[in-house]
Amino acid sequence: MNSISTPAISRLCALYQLLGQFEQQSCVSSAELGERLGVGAHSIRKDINFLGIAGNSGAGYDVGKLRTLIAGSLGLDAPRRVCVVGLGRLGTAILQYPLGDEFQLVAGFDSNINRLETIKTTIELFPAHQISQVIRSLNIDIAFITVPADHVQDVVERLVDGGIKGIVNFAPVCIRTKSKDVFVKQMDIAGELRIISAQISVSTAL
Amino acid sequence: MNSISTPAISRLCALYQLLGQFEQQSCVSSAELGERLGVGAHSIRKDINFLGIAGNSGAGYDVGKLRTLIAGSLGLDAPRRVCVVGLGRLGTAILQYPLGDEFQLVAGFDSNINRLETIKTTIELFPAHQISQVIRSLNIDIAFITVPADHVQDVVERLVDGGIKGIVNFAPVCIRTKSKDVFVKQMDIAGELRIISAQISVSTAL
DNA sequence: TTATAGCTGTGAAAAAAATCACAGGTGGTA
DNA sequence: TACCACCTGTGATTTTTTTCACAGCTATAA
Repeated sequence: MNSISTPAISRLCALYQLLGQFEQQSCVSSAELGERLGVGAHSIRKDINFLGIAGNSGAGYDVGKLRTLIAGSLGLDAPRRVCVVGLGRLGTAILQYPLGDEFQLVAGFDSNINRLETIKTTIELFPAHQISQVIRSLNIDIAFITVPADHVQDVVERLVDGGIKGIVNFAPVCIRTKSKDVFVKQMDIAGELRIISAQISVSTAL
Repeated sequence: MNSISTPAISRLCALYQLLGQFEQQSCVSSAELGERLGVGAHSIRKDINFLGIAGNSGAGYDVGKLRTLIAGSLGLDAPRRVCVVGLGRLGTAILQYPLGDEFQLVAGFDSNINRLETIKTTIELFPAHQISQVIRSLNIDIAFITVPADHVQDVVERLVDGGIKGIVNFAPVCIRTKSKDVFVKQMDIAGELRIISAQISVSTAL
Protein backbone atom coordinates (compact mmCIF):
# COMPACT_ATOMS: atom_id res chain seq x y z
CA MET A 1 0.00 0.00 0.00
CA ASN A 2 1.36 3.30 -1.09
CA SER A 3 1.41 6.43 0.99
CA ILE A 4 -1.38 8.92 0.55
CA SER A 5 -1.20 11.25 -2.43
CA THR A 6 -1.51 15.01 -2.35
CA PRO A 7 -4.77 15.15 -4.31
CA ALA A 8 -6.19 12.56 -1.95
CA ILE A 9 -5.33 14.77 1.02
CA SER A 10 -7.07 17.69 -0.63
CA ARG A 11 -10.18 15.67 -1.29
CA LEU A 12 -10.25 14.33 2.23
CA CYS A 13 -10.02 17.86 3.59
CA ALA A 14 -12.92 18.90 1.40
CA LEU A 15 -14.78 15.83 2.57
CA TYR A 16 -14.07 16.69 6.19
CA GLN A 17 -15.53 20.09 5.68
CA LEU A 18 -18.54 18.76 3.81
CA LEU A 19 -19.30 16.28 6.58
CA GLY A 20 -19.59 19.20 8.97
CA GLN A 21 -22.69 20.25 7.09
CA PHE A 22 -24.49 16.97 7.73
CA GLU A 23 -26.49 15.84 10.71
CA GLN A 24 -24.19 14.19 13.20
CA GLN A 25 -26.10 10.93 13.42
CA SER A 26 -26.91 10.11 9.85
CA CYS A 27 -25.27 7.75 7.42
CA VAL A 28 -24.19 8.77 3.99
CA SER A 29 -23.09 6.86 0.89
CA SER A 30 -19.97 7.39 -1.15
CA ALA A 31 -22.22 8.15 -4.11
CA GLU A 32 -23.82 11.10 -2.37
CA LEU A 33 -20.52 12.40 -1.05
CA GLY A 34 -19.02 12.12 -4.48
CA GLU A 35 -21.81 14.06 -6.09
CA ARG A 36 -21.60 16.86 -3.54
CA LEU A 37 -17.89 17.16 -4.03
CA GLY A 38 -18.03 16.81 -7.76
CA VAL A 39 -15.88 13.68 -7.90
CA GLY A 40 -16.60 10.03 -8.59
CA ALA A 41 -17.85 7.78 -5.81
CA HIS A 42 -14.86 5.56 -6.56
CA SER A 43 -12.44 8.28 -5.54
CA ILE A 44 -14.27 8.86 -2.31
CA ARG A 45 -14.05 5.23 -1.32
CA LYS A 46 -10.44 4.94 -2.39
CA ASP A 47 -9.45 8.03 -0.45
CA ILE A 48 -11.20 6.82 2.67
CA ASN A 49 -9.39 3.52 2.37
CA PHE A 50 -6.11 5.26 3.01
CA LEU A 51 -7.38 5.98 6.50
CA GLY A 52 -8.24 2.38 7.25
CA ILE A 53 -11.64 0.79 7.14
CA ALA A 54 -14.48 2.93 8.33
CA GLY A 55 -17.50 2.23 6.17
CA ASN A 56 -20.56 0.22 6.66
CA SER A 57 -21.12 -2.01 3.67
CA GLY A 58 -24.85 -1.93 4.13
CA ALA A 59 -25.63 1.67 4.74
CA GLY A 60 -22.69 3.87 3.90
CA TYR A 61 -20.53 5.90 6.25
CA ASP A 62 -21.42 7.16 9.69
CA VAL A 63 -21.04 10.91 9.38
CA GLY A 64 -19.68 11.54 12.85
CA LYS A 65 -17.27 8.63 12.87
CA LEU A 66 -15.91 9.36 9.41
CA ARG A 67 -15.33 12.98 10.27
CA THR A 68 -13.49 12.03 13.44
CA LEU A 69 -11.46 9.47 11.55
CA ILE A 70 -10.39 12.00 8.92
CA ALA A 71 -9.55 14.57 11.56
CA GLY A 72 -7.44 12.07 13.44
CA SER A 73 -5.57 10.74 10.43
CA LEU A 74 -4.89 14.16 8.98
CA GLY A 75 -4.04 15.85 12.25
CA LEU A 76 -6.96 18.21 11.92
CA ASP A 77 -7.91 17.85 15.56
CA ALA A 78 -4.83 19.61 16.89
CA PRO A 79 -5.54 23.31 16.36
CA ARG A 80 -2.79 25.12 14.47
CA ARG A 81 -1.47 28.55 15.26
CA VAL A 82 -1.52 30.98 12.37
CA CYS A 83 -0.29 34.50 11.57
CA VAL A 84 -0.69 37.13 8.88
CA VAL A 85 2.28 38.97 7.40
CA GLY A 86 1.35 42.21 5.66
CA LEU A 87 -1.59 44.16 6.98
CA GLY A 88 -2.85 45.97 3.93
CA ARG A 89 -6.45 45.64 2.90
CA LEU A 90 -6.26 41.96 2.12
CA GLY A 91 -4.19 41.19 5.19
CA THR A 92 -6.56 42.91 7.58
CA ALA A 93 -9.51 41.22 5.90
CA ILE A 94 -7.88 37.86 6.61
CA LEU A 95 -7.06 38.99 10.13
CA GLN A 96 -10.79 39.34 10.73
CA TYR A 97 -11.80 36.30 8.73
CA PRO A 98 -13.71 33.67 10.74
CA LEU A 99 -11.40 30.67 10.70
CA GLY A 100 -13.43 28.57 13.10
CA ASP A 101 -11.91 26.81 16.05
CA GLU A 102 -9.52 24.64 14.06
CA PHE A 103 -7.10 27.53 13.66
CA GLN A 104 -5.97 30.22 16.05
CA LEU A 105 -4.94 33.51 14.52
CA VAL A 106 -2.34 34.65 17.02
CA ALA A 107 -0.23 37.34 15.35
CA GLY A 108 -0.09 39.96 12.64
CA PHE A 109 2.99 41.63 11.16
CA ASP A 110 3.67 44.74 9.14
CA SER A 111 6.76 46.77 8.37
CA ASN A 112 4.86 50.02 8.76
CA ILE A 113 4.75 50.70 12.49
CA ASN A 114 2.18 53.46 12.19
CA ARG A 115 -0.19 51.03 10.59
CA LEU A 116 0.13 48.63 13.48
CA GLU A 117 -1.30 51.29 15.78
CA THR A 118 -4.31 52.16 13.69
CA ILE A 119 -5.63 48.62 13.20
CA LYS A 120 -8.38 47.62 15.59
CA THR A 121 -8.06 43.99 16.56
CA THR A 122 -7.64 41.78 19.57
CA ILE A 123 -4.84 39.92 17.86
CA GLU A 124 -1.32 40.85 18.80
CA LEU A 125 0.53 42.87 16.18
CA PHE A 126 4.30 43.09 15.69
CA PRO A 127 6.75 44.94 13.47
CA ALA A 128 8.09 42.85 10.60
CA HIS A 129 11.63 42.65 11.89
CA GLN A 130 10.41 40.51 14.78
CA ILE A 131 8.94 37.82 12.53
CA SER A 132 11.47 35.07 13.25
CA GLN A 133 11.48 35.39 16.99
CA VAL A 134 7.69 35.74 17.31
CA ILE A 135 7.08 32.71 15.08
CA ARG A 136 9.32 30.77 17.41
CA SER A 137 8.10 32.11 20.72
CA LEU A 138 4.40 31.87 19.88
CA ASN A 139 4.82 28.48 18.23
CA ILE A 140 3.23 29.49 14.97
CA ASP A 141 2.82 26.79 12.34
CA ILE A 142 1.40 28.55 9.29
CA ALA A 143 1.65 32.07 7.86
CA PHE A 144 -0.38 34.05 5.38
CA ILE A 145 1.72 36.34 3.22
CA THR A 146 -0.09 39.44 1.98
CA VAL A 147 2.78 41.80 1.34
CA PRO A 148 3.78 43.47 -1.94
CA ALA A 149 5.62 41.21 -4.38
CA ASP A 150 9.03 42.73 -3.81
CA HIS A 151 8.96 42.02 -0.09
CA VAL A 152 7.96 38.39 -0.39
CA GLN A 153 11.33 36.69 -0.60
CA ASP A 154 12.55 38.62 2.40
CA VAL A 155 9.50 37.67 4.43
CA VAL A 156 9.83 34.03 3.41
CA GLU A 157 13.36 33.86 4.70
CA ARG A 158 12.38 35.26 8.06
CA LEU A 159 9.47 32.86 8.32
CA VAL A 160 11.65 29.89 7.51
CA ASP A 161 14.27 31.13 9.96
CA GLY A 162 11.59 31.15 12.61
CA GLY A 163 10.74 27.55 11.81
CA ILE A 164 7.46 28.01 9.98
CA LYS A 165 5.89 24.83 8.63
CA GLY A 166 3.45 26.13 6.06
CA ILE A 167 2.85 29.25 4.01
CA VAL A 168 -0.21 30.53 2.16
CA ASN A 169 1.03 33.14 -0.27
CA PHE A 170 -1.33 35.71 -1.76
CA ALA A 171 1.38 37.68 -3.51
CA PRO A 172 1.86 37.22 -7.26
CA VAL A 173 5.33 35.71 -7.07
CA CYS A 174 6.49 32.13 -6.76
CA ILE A 175 8.01 31.21 -3.46
CA ARG A 176 11.10 29.07 -3.14
CA THR A 177 12.35 27.90 0.20
CA LYS A 178 15.64 26.21 0.98
CA SER A 179 14.02 23.92 3.48
CA LYS A 180 11.91 21.24 1.83
CA ASP A 181 9.76 20.75 4.94
CA VAL A 182 7.83 23.95 4.36
CA PHE A 183 4.57 23.48 2.51
CA VAL A 184 3.61 26.37 0.30
CA LYS A 185 0.29 27.15 -1.32
CA GLN A 186 0.08 29.86 -3.92
CA MET A 187 -3.17 31.85 -3.75
CA ASP A 188 -2.60 34.60 -6.23
CA ILE A 189 -5.87 36.31 -7.02
CA ALA A 190 -4.82 37.81 -10.32
CA GLY A 191 -3.09 34.57 -11.21
CA GLU A 192 -6.19 32.47 -10.71
CA LEU A 193 -8.16 34.97 -12.71
CA ARG A 194 -5.65 34.55 -15.51
CA ILE A 195 -5.95 30.76 -15.40
CA ILE A 196 -9.72 30.89 -15.60
CA SER A 197 -9.51 33.42 -18.37
CA ALA A 198 -7.19 31.12 -20.29
CA GLN A 199 -9.48 28.15 -19.76
CA ILE A 200 -12.37 30.14 -21.16
CA SER A 201 -10.35 31.18 -24.19
CA VAL A 202 -9.00 27.73 -24.89
CA SER A 203 -12.39 26.07 -24.53
CA THR A 204 -14.12 28.48 -26.86
CA ALA A 205 -11.33 28.29 -29.43
CA LEU A 206 -12.23 24.70 -30.27
CA MET B 1 -0.85 16.17 -30.94
CA ASN B 2 -3.16 16.26 -28.03
CA SER B 3 -4.96 19.33 -26.74
CA ILE B 4 -3.38 21.28 -23.93
CA SER B 5 -3.86 20.00 -20.39
CA THR B 6 -5.14 21.99 -17.44
CA PRO B 7 -1.89 21.82 -15.46
CA ALA B 8 -0.07 23.03 -18.56
CA ILE B 9 -2.38 26.03 -18.78
CA SER B 10 -1.68 26.85 -15.15
CA ARG B 11 2.05 26.65 -15.65
CA LEU B 12 1.90 28.78 -18.75
CA CYS B 13 -0.03 31.43 -16.85
CA ALA B 14 2.58 31.40 -14.11
CA LEU B 15 5.24 31.62 -16.78
CA TYR B 16 3.49 34.56 -18.39
CA GLN B 17 3.49 36.38 -15.13
CA LEU B 18 7.11 35.51 -14.41
CA LEU B 19 8.19 36.80 -17.81
CA GLY B 20 6.74 40.17 -16.89
CA GLN B 21 9.46 40.48 -14.28
CA PHE B 22 12.28 40.15 -16.82
CA GLU B 23 13.87 42.75 -19.03
CA GLN B 24 11.97 42.96 -22.27
CA GLN B 25 14.96 42.34 -24.53
CA SER B 26 16.79 39.51 -22.88
CA CYS B 27 16.82 35.85 -23.64
CA VAL B 28 16.18 33.20 -21.06
CA SER B 29 16.64 29.43 -20.96
CA SER B 30 14.09 26.82 -20.03
CA ALA B 31 16.41 25.78 -17.22
CA GLU B 32 16.25 29.18 -15.58
CA LEU B 33 12.51 29.51 -16.07
CA GLY B 34 12.03 26.08 -14.59
CA GLU B 35 14.03 26.90 -11.52
CA ARG B 36 12.18 30.15 -10.91
CA LEU B 37 8.86 28.39 -11.18
CA GLY B 38 9.92 25.36 -9.22
CA VAL B 39 9.31 22.89 -12.05
CA GLY B 40 11.60 20.91 -14.33
CA ALA B 41 13.04 22.49 -17.45
CA HIS B 42 11.42 19.64 -19.40
CA SER B 43 7.97 20.77 -18.40
CA ILE B 44 8.67 24.31 -19.45
CA ARG B 45 9.76 23.26 -22.91
CA LYS B 46 6.90 20.84 -23.33
CA ASP B 47 4.34 23.40 -22.27
CA ILE B 48 5.73 25.97 -24.65
CA ASN B 49 5.52 23.45 -27.44
CA PHE B 50 1.77 23.45 -27.18
CA LEU B 51 1.87 27.01 -28.40
CA GLY B 52 3.95 26.23 -31.46
CA ILE B 53 7.63 26.81 -31.91
CA ALA B 54 9.01 29.91 -30.27
CA GLY B 55 12.43 29.12 -28.88
CA ASN B 56 15.87 29.78 -30.10
CA SER B 57 17.89 26.60 -30.00
CA GLY B 58 21.07 28.49 -29.38
CA ALA B 59 20.20 30.98 -26.74
CA GLY B 60 16.86 30.19 -25.15
CA TYR B 61 13.63 32.12 -25.43
CA ASP B 62 13.16 35.77 -26.27
CA VAL B 63 11.35 37.14 -23.25
CA GLY B 64 9.14 39.60 -25.09
CA LYS B 65 8.19 37.25 -27.91
CA LEU B 66 7.44 34.36 -25.61
CA ARG B 67 5.24 36.50 -23.42
CA THR B 68 3.33 37.78 -26.42
CA LEU B 69 2.97 34.27 -27.75
CA ILE B 70 1.55 32.98 -24.47
CA ALA B 71 -0.82 35.91 -24.21
CA GLY B 72 -2.06 35.33 -27.72
CA SER B 73 -2.54 31.59 -27.40
CA LEU B 74 -4.22 31.77 -24.04
CA GLY B 75 -6.38 34.78 -24.82
CA LEU B 76 -4.70 36.83 -22.15
CA ASP B 77 -4.48 39.89 -24.36
CA ALA B 78 -8.21 40.51 -24.46
CA PRO B 79 -9.01 42.12 -21.11
CA ARG B 80 -11.78 40.37 -19.18
CA ARG B 81 -14.54 42.06 -17.27
CA VAL B 82 -14.87 40.98 -13.67
CA CYS B 83 -17.24 41.51 -10.73
CA VAL B 84 -17.39 40.84 -7.00
CA VAL B 85 -20.46 39.33 -5.35
CA GLY B 86 -20.59 39.90 -1.61
CA LEU B 87 -19.07 43.07 -0.23
CA GLY B 88 -18.04 42.07 3.26
CA ARG B 89 -14.50 42.60 4.40
CA LEU B 90 -12.98 40.17 1.96
CA GLY B 91 -15.18 41.33 -0.91
CA THR B 92 -14.29 44.99 -0.46
CA ALA B 93 -10.62 44.10 -0.15
CA ILE B 94 -10.83 42.39 -3.54
CA LEU B 95 -12.78 45.32 -4.92
CA GLN B 96 -9.77 47.50 -4.18
CA TYR B 97 -7.18 44.92 -5.15
CA PRO B 98 -4.85 46.03 -7.95
CA LEU B 99 -5.63 43.61 -10.76
CA GLY B 100 -3.48 45.33 -13.35
CA ASP B 101 -4.76 46.14 -16.81
CA GLU B 102 -5.55 42.59 -17.83
CA PHE B 103 -8.79 42.65 -15.90
CA GLN B 104 -11.41 45.31 -15.44
CA LEU B 105 -13.37 45.26 -12.23
CA VAL B 106 -16.67 46.67 -13.38
CA ALA B 107 -19.28 45.78 -10.76
CA GLY B 108 -19.91 44.86 -7.15
CA PHE B 109 -23.00 43.22 -5.67
CA ASP B 110 -24.43 42.84 -2.20
CA SER B 111 -27.84 41.94 -0.86
CA ASN B 112 -27.56 44.58 1.86
CA ILE B 113 -28.56 47.83 0.20
CA ASN B 114 -27.38 49.97 3.09
CA ARG B 115 -23.92 48.58 2.68
CA LEU B 116 -23.85 49.55 -0.98
CA GLU B 117 -24.18 53.17 0.04
CA THR B 118 -21.41 53.21 2.62
CA ILE B 119 -18.69 51.70 0.43
CA LYS B 120 -16.37 54.20 -1.14
CA THR B 121 -15.36 53.11 -4.60
CA THR B 122 -15.49 54.23 -8.18
CA ILE B 123 -16.81 50.85 -9.24
CA GLU B 124 -20.54 50.57 -9.84
CA LEU B 125 -22.43 48.73 -7.13
CA PHE B 126 -25.73 46.88 -7.49
CA PRO B 127 -28.18 45.02 -5.26
CA ALA B 128 -27.89 41.25 -5.49
CA HIS B 129 -31.22 40.70 -7.18
CA GLN B 130 -29.87 42.40 -10.29
CA ILE B 131 -26.98 40.01 -10.74
CA SER B 132 -28.23 38.21 -13.84
CA GLN B 133 -29.18 41.27 -15.81
CA VAL B 134 -26.06 43.25 -14.90
CA ILE B 135 -23.78 40.34 -15.81
CA ARG B 136 -25.46 40.28 -19.17
CA SER B 137 -25.65 44.01 -19.83
CA LEU B 138 -22.10 44.77 -18.70
CA ASN B 139 -20.72 41.70 -20.46
CA ILE B 140 -19.03 40.32 -17.39
CA ASP B 141 -16.97 37.16 -17.85
CA ILE B 142 -15.77 36.22 -14.38
CA ALA B 143 -17.15 36.68 -10.86
CA PHE B 144 -15.62 36.53 -7.41
CA ILE B 145 -17.93 35.06 -4.80
CA THR B 146 -17.34 36.31 -1.27
CA VAL B 147 -20.74 35.74 0.32
CA PRO B 148 -21.59 33.57 3.33
CA ALA B 149 -21.73 29.85 2.63
CA ASP B 150 -25.51 29.60 2.73
CA HIS B 151 -25.97 32.18 -0.01
CA VAL B 152 -23.51 30.65 -2.44
CA GLN B 153 -25.74 28.28 -4.37
CA ASP B 154 -28.28 31.03 -4.90
CA VAL B 155 -25.64 33.41 -6.19
CA VAL B 156 -24.20 30.77 -8.48
CA GLU B 157 -27.54 30.22 -10.14
CA ARG B 158 -27.98 33.89 -10.84
CA LEU B 159 -24.48 34.18 -12.21
CA VAL B 160 -25.00 31.22 -14.52
CA ASP B 161 -28.36 32.64 -15.58
CA GLY B 162 -26.57 35.81 -16.53
CA GLY B 163 -24.17 33.84 -18.69
CA ILE B 164 -21.06 34.00 -16.53
CA LYS B 165 -18.07 32.08 -17.87
CA GLY B 166 -15.89 31.71 -14.81
CA ILE B 167 -16.18 31.86 -11.04
CA VAL B 168 -13.61 32.28 -8.28
CA ASN B 169 -15.24 31.11 -5.07
CA PHE B 170 -13.90 32.15 -1.69
CA ALA B 171 -16.73 30.60 0.29
CA PRO B 172 -16.16 27.29 2.05
CA VAL B 173 -18.63 25.27 -0.01
CA CYS B 174 -18.25 23.34 -3.22
CA ILE B 175 -19.94 24.84 -6.22
CA ARG B 176 -21.86 22.80 -8.75
CA THR B 177 -23.21 24.31 -11.92
CA LYS B 178 -25.59 22.76 -14.40
CA SER B 179 -23.74 24.27 -17.29
CA LYS B 180 -20.40 22.60 -17.98
CA ASP B 181 -19.02 25.69 -19.71
CA VAL B 182 -18.49 27.54 -16.45
CA PHE B 183 -15.00 27.24 -15.01
CA VAL B 184 -14.86 27.29 -11.25
CA LYS B 185 -11.89 27.77 -8.96
CA GLN B 186 -12.26 27.11 -5.28
CA MET B 187 -10.24 29.54 -3.12
CA ASP B 188 -11.36 28.67 0.36
CA ILE B 189 -8.99 30.24 2.87
CA ALA B 190 -9.83 27.93 5.76
CA GLY B 191 -9.82 24.99 3.38
CA GLU B 192 -6.32 25.66 2.13
CA LEU B 193 -5.18 26.10 5.68
CA ARG B 194 -6.60 22.69 6.44
CA ILE B 195 -4.81 21.11 3.51
CA ILE B 196 -1.48 22.57 4.54
CA SER B 197 -2.12 21.52 8.10
CA ALA B 198 -2.80 17.98 6.92
CA GLN B 199 0.34 17.92 4.81
CA ILE B 200 2.36 18.98 7.80
CA SER B 201 0.81 16.28 9.94
CA VAL B 202 1.18 13.54 7.36
CA SER B 203 4.79 14.44 6.60
CA THR B 204 5.84 14.48 10.23
CA ALA B 205 4.00 11.25 10.97
CA LEU B 206 6.44 9.27 8.84
C1' DT C 1 34.90 29.10 -41.72
C1' DT C 2 34.97 25.69 -38.29
C1' DA C 3 34.64 24.07 -33.82
C1' DT C 4 32.21 24.12 -29.66
C1' DA C 5 29.21 24.88 -25.95
C1' DG C 6 24.64 25.37 -24.90
C1' DC C 7 19.89 25.12 -25.77
C1' DT C 8 15.52 23.57 -27.82
C1' DG C 9 11.99 20.11 -29.81
C1' DT C 10 10.00 15.79 -29.24
C1' DG C 11 9.07 10.75 -29.21
C1' DA C 12 9.50 7.29 -25.71
C1' DA C 13 9.39 5.63 -20.98
C1' DA C 14 8.02 6.02 -16.36
C1' DA C 15 5.15 7.52 -12.72
C1' DA C 16 0.96 9.04 -10.86
C1' DA C 17 -3.86 9.37 -10.69
C1' DA C 18 -8.47 8.38 -11.99
C1' DT C 19 -11.71 5.02 -13.28
C1' DC C 20 -13.72 0.64 -13.48
C1' DA C 21 -15.73 -3.89 -12.30
C1' DC C 22 -17.12 -6.94 -9.20
C1' DA C 23 -16.72 -9.92 -5.10
C1' DG C 24 -18.25 -9.80 -0.60
C1' DG C 25 -20.67 -7.65 3.42
C1' DT C 26 -24.69 -5.58 5.87
C1' DG C 27 -29.11 -3.84 7.07
C1' DG C 28 -33.89 -4.15 6.21
C1' DT C 29 -38.08 -6.85 5.57
C1' DA C 30 -41.26 -10.45 5.65
C1' DT D 1 -34.42 -17.29 9.01
C1' DA D 2 -33.94 -16.22 4.21
C1' DC D 3 -34.11 -12.98 0.68
C1' DC D 4 -33.06 -8.73 -1.51
C1' DA D 5 -31.44 -4.28 -2.35
C1' DC D 6 -27.72 -1.52 -1.51
C1' DC D 7 -23.15 -0.32 -0.32
C1' DT D 8 -18.25 -0.82 0.53
C1' DG D 9 -13.24 -2.54 -0.33
C1' DT D 10 -9.93 -3.30 -3.66
C1' DG D 11 -7.13 -5.38 -7.49
C1' DA D 12 -6.90 -4.41 -12.36
C1' DT D 13 -7.15 -1.20 -16.11
C1' DT D 14 -7.03 3.00 -18.43
C1' DT D 15 -5.92 7.64 -18.76
C1' DT D 16 -3.26 11.54 -17.66
C1' DT D 17 0.90 13.81 -16.46
C1' DT D 18 5.66 14.01 -15.64
C1' DT D 19 10.19 12.80 -16.63
C1' DC D 20 13.77 11.37 -19.53
C1' DA D 21 17.14 11.02 -23.41
C1' DC D 22 19.01 12.59 -27.30
C1' DA D 23 19.11 14.40 -32.07
C1' DG D 24 19.58 18.67 -34.20
C1' DC D 25 19.94 23.64 -34.38
C1' DT D 26 22.09 28.32 -33.23
C1' DA D 27 25.09 31.69 -31.47
C1' DT D 28 29.73 32.71 -30.32
C1' DA D 29 34.58 32.91 -30.71
C1' DA D 30 38.91 31.92 -32.77
